[in-house]
Amino acid sequence: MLRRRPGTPTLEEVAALAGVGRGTVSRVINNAAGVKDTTRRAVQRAIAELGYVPNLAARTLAGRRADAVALVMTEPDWRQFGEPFFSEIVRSVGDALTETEVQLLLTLVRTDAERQRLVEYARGGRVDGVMLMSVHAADPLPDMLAEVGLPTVLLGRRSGDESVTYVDADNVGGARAAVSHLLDTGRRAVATITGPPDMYVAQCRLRGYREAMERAGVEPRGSWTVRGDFSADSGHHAMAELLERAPEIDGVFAASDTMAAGALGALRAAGRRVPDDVAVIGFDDFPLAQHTDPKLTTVRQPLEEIGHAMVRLLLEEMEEPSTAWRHVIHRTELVLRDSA
Amino acid sequence: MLRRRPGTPTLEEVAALAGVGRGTVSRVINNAAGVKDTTRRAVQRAIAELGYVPNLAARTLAGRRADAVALVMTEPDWRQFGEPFFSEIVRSVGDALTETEVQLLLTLVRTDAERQRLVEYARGGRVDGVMLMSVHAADPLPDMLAEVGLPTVLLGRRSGDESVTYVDADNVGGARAAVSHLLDTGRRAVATITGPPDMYVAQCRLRGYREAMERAGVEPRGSWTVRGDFSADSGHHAMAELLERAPEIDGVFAASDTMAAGALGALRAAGRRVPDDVAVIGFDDFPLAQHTDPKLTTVRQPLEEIGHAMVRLLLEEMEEPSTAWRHVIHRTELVLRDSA
DNA sequence: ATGAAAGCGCTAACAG
DNA sequence: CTGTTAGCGCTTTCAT
Repeated sequence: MLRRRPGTPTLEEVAALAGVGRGTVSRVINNAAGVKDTTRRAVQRAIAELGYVPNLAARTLAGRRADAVALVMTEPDWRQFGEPFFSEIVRSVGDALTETEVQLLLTLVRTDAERQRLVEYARGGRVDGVMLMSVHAADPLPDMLAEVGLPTVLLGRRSGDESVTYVDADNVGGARAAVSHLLDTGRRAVATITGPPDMYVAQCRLRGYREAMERAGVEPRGSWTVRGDFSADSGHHAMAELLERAPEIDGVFAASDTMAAGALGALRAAGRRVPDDVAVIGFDDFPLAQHTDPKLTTVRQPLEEIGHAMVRLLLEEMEEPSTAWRHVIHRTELVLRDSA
Repeated sequence: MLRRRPGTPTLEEVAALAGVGRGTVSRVINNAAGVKDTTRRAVQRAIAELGYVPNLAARTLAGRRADAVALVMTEPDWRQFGEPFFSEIVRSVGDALTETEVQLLLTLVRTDAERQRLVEYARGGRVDGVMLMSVHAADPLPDMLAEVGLPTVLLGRRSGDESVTYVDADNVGGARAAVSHLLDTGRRAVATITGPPDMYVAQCRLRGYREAMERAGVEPRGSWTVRGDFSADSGHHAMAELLERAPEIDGVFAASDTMAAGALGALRAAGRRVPDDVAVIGFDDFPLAQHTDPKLTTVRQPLEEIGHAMVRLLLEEMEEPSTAWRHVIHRTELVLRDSA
């Protein structure tokens, strides 16, 4: 509740102690130019002496900036949270923001009530923008945020004509390339483990699989397509199912690295030799590098790049970024055209 | 930046539209008693019509409450983030808060700069309290927070005489019980895979192991103690090392479930029969239930309880919880005495 | 029951 | 360069 603990000094007290006006103190703590060096020093001494820390709520109210961003995980079943994909993304966004004054806030959205709470939190001005990961096709959250004018960036699209700014990989092309690789190295009966059908990314990777098969003139059997949910466990189960229902397969394309790892485990547990009996390739395995139009908002894997791309896009959506945001490091951006 | 988007209505505009004073609107949105029903209705209509959402910064500034809490992960090497332990804790805290208006904010603290940023964020009044998980012995963060009067709760202690409020399990007793169980079922050469030596929880579990061995009159060899870091990978490696350095072992106590799982994998990969050749038990496997003094701040596993316990303790540390906090569900509290 | 008024602590525009 | 002056939008007495 922060019941003004006696001993939480205000800017005014600092000003008094330093013998200057409030404006000057404000300039000093914001590193604004145009303060005599001796004055600045005096103020800094007063700040140190009092142990002054700015009240962020007041600053936000007066300055219309939160110097914070939310990274939202909207995973209803929550299983994916522990998956490497998420930790990589979180780490990557954290890296992009680590040297700045911008505080990264991870939030969970599992229910409608939590969705509502987040919207109010964001609309309430406590963050300068929102990044969302793992968005399912029907999720209204991105629109709720974007409609009220909040800078919003998605990791992955909800559909082919996503209205909200997003960062995405070349899912169709990547999947096609991965499957083609399998076919080119002599595999014929290539199966696929898909992601959740309500996620556009899963649809795209499935399409890439089908296109590659078609181009190679191979008619995939229905039993060669098994559904997963991007988790390692689901990859394991899917592989077990494939082994049972389609023992003829000699290659597998998993729509995510994580599922590929799970599939490998199942294969080994079943005593199959990998890759001699069955070759496995996961989406993220495959290099998608291809520099093109830098204005496009799709990026290449690896995941490390994604955080930077999201932060950069967020920054571009902001009308008047604070100085904290200006410190965001603009690392090399590896951007490529999406073939979808 | 929230450059006051034209169309972000304020409480004042709501009041004008409803034909009432600002105070009344404030009372309505805060569900305060003492507002005539017709008035309340009129205000609610105005709110809906304008799509009004309170400015949280202003509310925080005026009301000295943030209605938000931070759950901090201070893991320098970040490997543990993906571990099930963390997702369980996060889920558990999220559950404790899901039906409330309190927003849960997960934050990462990996470097000193990030530590500093978090302290300023918290001191700045943006959260009502802070929960920390995975705190290493030398981490000054809890003190930095507690010293400025912020409600702070730790998950696990930094030492035997932790000064900050904490929630913890009976680590010594649990480890002792687990190891005794192994010894009671005929195992003699029981090894242990420890956690990071700079974490008190790891020291306690190691002590429990030693005490159980001593009580059983078994002198553990030096090679029977291998160091892990609580991750599944480290459990795997540790087990592999044990197999090589101490092939005589017939039981293993891992200081965490996660490491136990890793150890099992290594055992199977080595073709050892489990549990016939080697039995494995992880800390969290073992039931520690034991109701005693409800004033103590230590709780029993399972993890689901931990979030509730942390939130409850945080609430107790707050001088004047807001109504949002009052909605926190007080679930049954399973509390037990710590034997350490 | 409800309106009016006084801040909460800070930023920013405006005078000097 | 620096002090002063307005607010930012809300909660909270204090009257009425």
